[in-house]
Parts: sequence; structure tokens; C-alpha cells
Amino acid sequence: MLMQAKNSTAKQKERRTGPSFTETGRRAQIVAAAIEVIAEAGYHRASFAKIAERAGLSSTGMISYHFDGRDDLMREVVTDVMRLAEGYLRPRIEAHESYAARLRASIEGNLDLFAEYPNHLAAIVEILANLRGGDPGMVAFLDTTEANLAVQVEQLRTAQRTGEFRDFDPWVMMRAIRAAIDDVVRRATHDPGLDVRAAGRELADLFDRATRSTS
Amino acid sequence: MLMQAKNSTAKQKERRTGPSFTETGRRAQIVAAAIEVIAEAGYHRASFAKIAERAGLSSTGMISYHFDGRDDLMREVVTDVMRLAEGYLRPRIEAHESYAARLRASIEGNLDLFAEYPNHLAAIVEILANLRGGDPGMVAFLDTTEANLAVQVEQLRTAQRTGEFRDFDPWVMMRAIRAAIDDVVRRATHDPGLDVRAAGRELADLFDRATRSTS
Amino acid sequence: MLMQAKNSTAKQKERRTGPSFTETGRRAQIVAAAIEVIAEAGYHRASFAKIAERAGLSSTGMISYHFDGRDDLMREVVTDVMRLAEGYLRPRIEAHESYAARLRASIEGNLDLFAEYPNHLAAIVEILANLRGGDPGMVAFLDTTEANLAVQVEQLRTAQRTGEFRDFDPWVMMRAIRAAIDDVVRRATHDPGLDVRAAGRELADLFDRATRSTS
Amino acid sequence: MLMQAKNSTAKQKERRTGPSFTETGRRAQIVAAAIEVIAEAGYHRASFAKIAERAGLSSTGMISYHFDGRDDLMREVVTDVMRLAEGYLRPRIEAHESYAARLRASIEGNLDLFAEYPNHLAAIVEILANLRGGDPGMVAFLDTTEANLAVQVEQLRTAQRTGEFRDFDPWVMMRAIRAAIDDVVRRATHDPGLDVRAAGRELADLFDRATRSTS
DNA sequence: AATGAATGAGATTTCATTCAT
DNA sequence: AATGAATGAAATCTCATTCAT
Repeated sequence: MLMQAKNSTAKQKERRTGPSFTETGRRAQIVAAAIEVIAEAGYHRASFAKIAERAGLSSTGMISYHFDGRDDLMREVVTDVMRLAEGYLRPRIEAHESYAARLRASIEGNLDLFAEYPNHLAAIVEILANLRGGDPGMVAFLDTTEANLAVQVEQLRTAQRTGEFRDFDPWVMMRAIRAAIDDVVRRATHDPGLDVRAAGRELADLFDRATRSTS
Repeated sequence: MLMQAKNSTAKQKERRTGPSFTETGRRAQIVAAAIEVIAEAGYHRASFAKIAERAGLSSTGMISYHFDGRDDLMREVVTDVMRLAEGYLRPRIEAHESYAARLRASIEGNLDLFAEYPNHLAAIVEILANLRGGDPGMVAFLDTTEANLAVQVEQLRTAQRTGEFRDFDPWVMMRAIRAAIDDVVRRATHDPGLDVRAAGRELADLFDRATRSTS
Repeated sequence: MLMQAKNSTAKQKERRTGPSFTETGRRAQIVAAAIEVIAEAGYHRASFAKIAERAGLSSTGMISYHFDGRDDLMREVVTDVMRLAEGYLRPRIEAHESYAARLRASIEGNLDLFAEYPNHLAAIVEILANLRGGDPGMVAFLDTTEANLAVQVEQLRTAQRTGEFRDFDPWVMMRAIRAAIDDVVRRATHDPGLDVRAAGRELADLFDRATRSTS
Repeated sequence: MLMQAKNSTAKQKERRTGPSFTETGRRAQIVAAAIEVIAEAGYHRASFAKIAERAGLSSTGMISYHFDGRDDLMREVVTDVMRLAEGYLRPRIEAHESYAARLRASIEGNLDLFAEYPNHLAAIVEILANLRGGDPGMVAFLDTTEANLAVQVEQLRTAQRTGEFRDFDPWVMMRAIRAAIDDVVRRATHDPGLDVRAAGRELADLFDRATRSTS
């Protein structure tokens, strides 16, 4: 899904003086429940009622209390997963020198990550796929995602400049890679039989051939 | 999105002896309105109220009158678009001999089609992305989509046997192609500045390198 | 259900010059369909849509055209069945001399009639059980039903005066009889295994003991 | 209507750990409002809107919040009334030794109960009369009613074995009794002038003659 | 902090009726 | 006479949010 996450945009409720341990714990608990529900039921079907039930809360009011609306909760889910992905992927990617190896590490790493945290990745894919520009409050969020992508596009461009990668439109390539990974995540979420790591290797091969310079 | 559509599963209201021209006309009008609304607002936000307003109807009851529920309308939308895509793509694909040329025609054709009928493709992508196996009545529909994909996978396999394409997992390849096209459709729907035909050519190049035999 | 029907309250639509053969035929056809649907689905579930479908009509508008609303249709159903019951029961009852024999003939006759025309009796029982005084236009109808009952009550009273029947409140007795018969009708409608003629004999015995003078 | 109620099938919302007093209070209030509305308007006309208005609620959503749909509310109404009837009738019936006296106590007791709680009995009669086997979730409910009836049938049978009652079909007798009582309830609901206690005595006399052994 | 209760909007569906053809 | 289309009301249910305790 993502090669890396840059910055956290989590916004604690600002009317409060500061987060207490309890509140932080509750927020995390709700986020965890939301991740499960979104992964299973999808973005739009993940109602506060289902999330509250999963979190063991007796009312949806508790969610509204801790989060400034649905968008705020979704933002927290995304940043949470991005933080996880960042920590998981960055060392695996930076362990390699060549851009080709880094690209492979990125693709395979994403699917390894999914194999370990299926709900987390499924949730973020669901959310990002359902964002609309019109949603006020989510626009800034789309920009963040776009910025993350831009970083990776820049890496593709650098690899092209060094001659390691051939000539292609790095934005189109990057989005094709992301779309392919997300598609595997989406399918695997509802088809437990799918071998995601094998699919990851196949995709890595595919995009290796598509990017690598022939010289 | 789709290389071709196989069969239409449109189901007229069966309590009638046959569809009248008038009814078909109204149905078509509602389907057209639904396509616009889905493309703009997304699958879940496309309420009967919005569709009725777009279709110039005074009440949502009219939609229930013409369609057997939301699923029935969505089915009609998908079969409608599939029919369109089939008619548009098949001649363009079959005009070519080699599998490589056919694959290119398929990818570029899908995005040319989108350039001409942006709402139609946006709608079908939205619908198919939001289907869940749990939706009763839509399951058979997912099967149709899967069957369409299988046909194309078989073509990839044939091209591998002839030696024109190299060795790769045809299912993973096919889904990567589809995911990449759908992603362009999704982005272009909310970013009018995106040059989809250029993206189509880029993707065709990309997957040409990924599939073509080196020999 | 009823020992006899006195007068028909059927009201043809008065804005028309007169009933044509076709209209009369259609009305009868709709009434027949309504009887079936009411018997199967119950009074409130017998929508115009279901009745039209059963009658082989393509739209509910046809029912509104022939009947001045739901109440009018129901009135026609009731008068139709009352006419049937009248023709069936009167000779069977009048074949007997004693009031006891007539009462027995009435009870057993009603259930014999049900055995032959299950839908007709089921329908009228359903309708009469669901009438509310508040329904405007049906009030006069309830009066008719009440008048029919009054005739039978008068017969009970006469039998008491002759000494054939003992002392009891004839209204309470009459309604208990009617309620018992209707109950058998209601149950038999959804339990095909019930032997209604046997139940009829049992009820006749029961009310014979309850009414007959001991002297 | 009922000689006794056997078991309560009330189902609190199960996602909760347990019912709070407040929730029980609101539920009870809604049930009370439902009883009034059903008694006045009938089963099918007792919409959530009317019930909410009667209960002083501003929206029907509140009813959906407290009950798992219409069936759940109706179930609660019936069990509530059955509980009331059970407490009222059992001591009155068990105060007597002979089966004849018990039968009389049952019949008169039901109508005394109606005289004190007219809406309660009217509501349960309305509901039970309008149940259809097809309603999923209510089937088990019909079974309960049937089981209650079976208990009473068994008592009739015992009285026959002891020689106190004469020979008759106990099921037909029991249902005739029930039907007669329910009929009085139905009529009295819309005719305030009817003397239900007198009717109860008449019915008790009637069925005493119908059941008692001549020896 | 947390809960149950309440709210009001919005969604789909069904219904009887009316209208134009 | 008949049909398909259209209408508007009403009904149930779900949802996110707010409130009082």
C-alpha cells in the first residue's frame, strides 16, 4: 500500500487540556476496533454502532466523545496504520542499496506486512479508496497521502537519473504499483486462501521488468 | 477496466409479460441518472433520492416501481456499462493479431472508452469496488466479473504458450492490469486535468515490458 | 360464519351510466382475486398490487378504476360471499322444523360451506374481524352485519318463547356461536389437516346442549 | 382470553450486559403506549409513529433503539400482558376445587380482568389474531400460545376422566371458549356500553351446560 | 469518563390513487 | 376499457450526534 508514512496528522481533541492515560487508552481501543470492523465490513458499513460493539462499549456516544466525528476517527485509523507501516517498512527498504532492490523490498514488504497485520492494511485501503474530495476535513488528508506518494515518485525519478531505471512516467508507474498492491490486499481480505507473499514476489518481478533499464 | 463483457444478466421485472418501450425508456433514464450520481458521489452516497432528482422524478418511489430494489438497479447499471464496453472494445481488440498488440489495445481502449464515457466507467468501477460477497443477489454478479477476468487470463496463458509472452502468473498479471486501469479511472474522475489517454499509453508500455518475451 | 345474508349493499360506481358486461366481468374477476388473496395473506396484507397480480391485471390502477377505493372492494367481497352463503344455507336451514335442528343445520352448514368454498369464508371472516368503527364508509356496513345477526338472535328468542330453548342471553349465545365458527374457519385456513366438518358436528353438539331446554 | 400464561419469552437487547432500570423503564413506557394504541387502532394501524407520539417520544427512532423491530415490541407486549393475566387468573382459578368451578373462574376471570385492564386484553387479542405463520420470529410465539392452550385442554381431559365433565372434543371446546371470550373483548373494546362481567357470567353458564356431566 | 437516552435526518420500500395515452 | 407511469404519504430502520446524569 505505502512505502512509508511521513508525518502524523493525528489531532487530539483540542478543547481538552491534554490526553489522560485513560483517554489515550480508550482512543486506541476504539481505533483498534474500528480497524477490525472496517476490514471486515468495509468503510461505509463500519458504523459507530458496530465499532462500539466491537470495542466492548455500551454506547456510540463514547466514540463521539473521544473523536470529533467520523472523519476524525478515520484519520486516526490511517495515521495509526501509517505509523505501523513506516516502522515496518523503512528498515526493510533501507537495508538495500540499489533502487531495484528497494522497490522489490517495498512491494514484498507491503504484502509481508499485510500477512502479519491483515486488518490494518485492509482498513487503510478501504478508507483511502472511499475518500472523496468533497468531504470537508478530509481534503488535507488526501494531500498527506499524495505527499507520501510524491516522495516515492521522487525516488523513482532519481533511479531514472542514475540510469538504473529506464524511462517511464514515474507517477503512472507509482500508482500502478500501489493499485496492484491494494488490489491484492482487497482480494486477500475476503479470500483467505490467497497466498499474498507469493503474489508479492510476482508483483515485484513484474514491476522489476517494467522499471529496470535494459542496458 | 474490462476487456470485454460476456453476457447480460439484465432482468426486467418478471411479473410483466414483456418490457414495453416506455418502461424500457424510463428504466434507461433512471440508469443514466444513476450512472451520473454514482460517478460523482460514489456508490454508497448514490441514494435513491439523488438519483430520482437527477432523473427528474418527484419521488424515490418511482425507482422502486421500476427496479426491484437497489441491487436490481445496480445490476442494470453494470450490465449496461458492460454492454457498452463490449461493443466498444471487442472490435478494437480483435483488429490485432499479436497478443501484445491486443493487450495494448485492451489497455488503451479502456482508457479511450473512459475518455468518451467517463461516468459510465467511473460508475462501474465504484460499484464493483464496493460489492461484498455478503450482499445477496449480487454474488452471481461477482461471479460474472470473475468469469470475464478468467477469459482474459486464458488469453494471457495462450500467449505464454505461443512464446509471445514470458513466464509469469497470469492471474496476478491480469489483476495488476485491471487494478492499474481502475486506479486511473478513479483518479481521473475527480481530477479533470489528468490525461487519461497518455496514462493509457504509459500503462500499455509498462505491461508490455512486463509481459513480452525477451527472446 | 353467517346463517344468512339479508340485503346486498353493493354499490356500483354511480358516476357511470350503467355497468357494461365487460365491467361487470372485470369487477367479478377482481373480487374473486381479492377473495383468494385475503384468504391467504389476510385483510391488511391484501394490497391492490397482490390482488391485481392474482387477477392477471398489469396495474393496480385498474382496481381503482373499477372500485371506489379499498372499502368499496371489500364491501363487494362481503356482499358476494353473503350472497353465496345465503343461497347455500337458507334451504338447508329451512328444511328443518325445530329450532334445535335449524341451529344445528346452521352451524354444520357454515362449516360445510367452508369445506366447499374455503377462500370465500376465510375472506369474509378476515374482513369482518378487521373492520373498525372509525373507517368512514364501513360503518353502514357494520350495521348490516349487525342486522343480520339480529335476525338470528330473534330466532333464538322465538325458540325460547316456544320453550324449545332454555333461558339465556340470546345475544351472548349468538356471538359465541359465531365466534366459534369463525375460529374454526381461521384455523382451518392455515391448517389444512383440520377436519372442519367434524368440528362442525362437535360445535353443533356443544351449542345444542347449551341451548336446549331440559324439560 | 387466556387462562394462564406459562413462560415469559421477553428478550432484552442482548448486546447489553444487562438491563438497567432506566432502560426497563423506557421499554415499559413504550410497551404501555403500544398497548393503548393497539387497543384503539388495531394491530396493523399501530404504527411506530402513533406509539411514539403516545409515549411522548419525538421520533420513531427511539422505539427502534429500544426494540429490535416491530416483532420484538409486539413480543414484549404479549409477554407483558401474559404476565399480568397469569398473576391475576391463577389464584382465582386455583381457589376452586371442582373443574366446573375452575372453568367458570377462568371465563369470568378473563372478563373481570378485561374490565380492569381493557387495553391490555384488547391488545393481546389483536396481536394474536393478526399473527401469520409466515412472520419469522413470531412463529415461536404462536407455539407458546398453543402450548398454553394445550395445558388447559389437558385440564378438560382430566375433568372428563374424573367423570365431572361429559364427553366432547376438548380441543374444539377449548377453542370455542377462547373464541367466545375474545369476541366479547373485541366488541367491548369499541362498545363501552357492553357489560362484560354480565357477558362473562352468561358465557360461564353456557359452557357449564356444554361441559358438565348429566349424571 | 462513561452511560443510556434522545434526537432528527435520511434511506428504502410499499401503498392507494391519479393521470395521460 | 385498459395500461404504464407517476405521485405523495407513510412506515420501518439506521445513523451520527448530543444531552443529562
